[in-house]
Amino acid sequence: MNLYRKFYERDTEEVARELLGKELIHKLKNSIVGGKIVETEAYYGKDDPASRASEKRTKINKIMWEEGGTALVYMVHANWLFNVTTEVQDIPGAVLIRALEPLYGMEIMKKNRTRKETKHLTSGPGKLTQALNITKDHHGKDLTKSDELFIQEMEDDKNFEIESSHRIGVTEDLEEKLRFYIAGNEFVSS
DNA sequence: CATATGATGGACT
DNA sequence: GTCCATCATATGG
Repeated sequence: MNLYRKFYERDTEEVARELLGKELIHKLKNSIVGGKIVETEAYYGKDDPASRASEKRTKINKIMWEEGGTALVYMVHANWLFNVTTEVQDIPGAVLIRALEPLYGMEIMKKNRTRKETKHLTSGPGKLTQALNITKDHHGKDLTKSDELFIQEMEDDKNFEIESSHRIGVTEDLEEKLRFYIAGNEFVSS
């Protein structure tokens, strides 16, 4: 069951924390790939210099101002990065999915990736899009309605500690720690 | 059209 | 740990 619109239409940090432990699923023609979200980062709007919504709207980032629950996919350093928009209409925000614990379609993910070791399949923002075959084709998709690409609750555990740190790779970060990850999980990126 | 610039990954020491 | 290839965008001429 996809997460509801209201799940995404909240404070971006809260959504980033609560996305941990959910599963991201991509259905392909005859199979399913996906895994458990173990690392996220929150990005706000104009008061967040690291955010793509801190300046003007562009073709790509404009959906950050629209309703929450939409896929935002863009290219950085020759990698597609997958985000979900947050907050209600007119308030910009998005959560970057930085790492997954691979669960479904291991063989397919290995085919998609340059590095085949399980540990490196989905342990980074550009790695997981490669493994799940997420590209700009998915940009703008409504994750609350799609039956092809979506995020859902997991059966099992909420038994994990959340740790936080500063965001990775940004040139100008805020005081607040806006990167969240599951403590001790081996697929959290370094 | 030309160029600069990354929410990075991978190979290597 | 270090180094650098990568390519879709954005932006300016």
